[in-house]
Amino acid sequence: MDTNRLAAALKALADPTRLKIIALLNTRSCCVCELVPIFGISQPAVSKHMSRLKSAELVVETRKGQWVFYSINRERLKQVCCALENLPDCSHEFEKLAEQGRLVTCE
Amino acid sequence: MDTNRLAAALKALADPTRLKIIALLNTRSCCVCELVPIFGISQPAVSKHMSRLKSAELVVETRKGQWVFYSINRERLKQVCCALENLPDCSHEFEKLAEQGRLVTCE
DNA sequence: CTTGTATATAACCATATAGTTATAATATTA
DNA sequence: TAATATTATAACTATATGGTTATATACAAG
Repeated sequence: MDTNRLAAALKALADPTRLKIIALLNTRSCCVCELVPIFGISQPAVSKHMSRLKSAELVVETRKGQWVFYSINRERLKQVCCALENLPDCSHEFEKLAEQGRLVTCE
Repeated sequence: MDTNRLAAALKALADPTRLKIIALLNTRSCCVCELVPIFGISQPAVSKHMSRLKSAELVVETRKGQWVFYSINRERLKQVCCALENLPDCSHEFEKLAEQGRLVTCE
C-alpha cells in the first residue's frame, strides 16, 4: 500500500467516533440505529461516518430488511497495520539529495 | 492507549506528507532543510508538520549547531500499531443497549 | 396504499487543516 | 558586531471535516 492510500485509510480511522465504531464492530456487527444512542449524535452524522468507513473499505454493509448491518473488514484493518509496520524504503530520496549536494552531513 | 489518544496519534499520521516524513525518518534522521526540497513545499509548512509529529510524540528533535535533526520515535509508532491491532473490548456498550431494549436482534 | 421505521442525501455552519508570505529567533561565520 | 543560514511563529486563505436540520428513499406492517 503506497503512502497516499495508507494516509487515506488512516484519515478514515483518525477520528474518535469512527475509531470507536471500528472497536464496536470488532465486537459485533451492528446497524446505524444502534450506534446513534451509543454516541449521542444524530442519525445522519452516524450515516456519514459509516459512509467514510465504507469508502475506505474498512467496513462492509449488508441490508437485512429495514436495517443495514455494518461489519468490520478485518483484512483491510490488518493491511493498514502491516503498512504502518512496514513503511516503504526511502533511500532513493536521500540519494537524490546527495546528488544535489543538499544532504546535511553533520559532525 | 484509549481511543481518543489513538485517534489523535492517527490524525498526526493521516496526512500523505507527514506519513512520508515518517517513512523518511525511518530510513535516516534528517532536518527541515533536507525535507523542503523533497516535498517542494515551503520551509514553514515542513516546520508545522514536524511540530504536529512532535506533539504526537512520533518524532524527537535534537539541535546540532544551526540544524534541528528530527528522529523517528519507533516506540511510539509501535504503540500505535499495537493499539490498532488490539482495539478495546466494547461488549459493555452492547449490554447497555440490551438493557435499554435498543439492541437489534435480526433473524 | 398508507403509515411507520431505518437509512441516506442535501444544504448549511463552525472549526480544523494544510498551505502561503512575512517576520522573529537561534546559531554560525566572517 | 554584522551578515548568513536554519528553524519557528504569526497572520492569512482556501478547503476539508464533523456536526446540525430537513428531506428523500427503502422496507415492513397494517
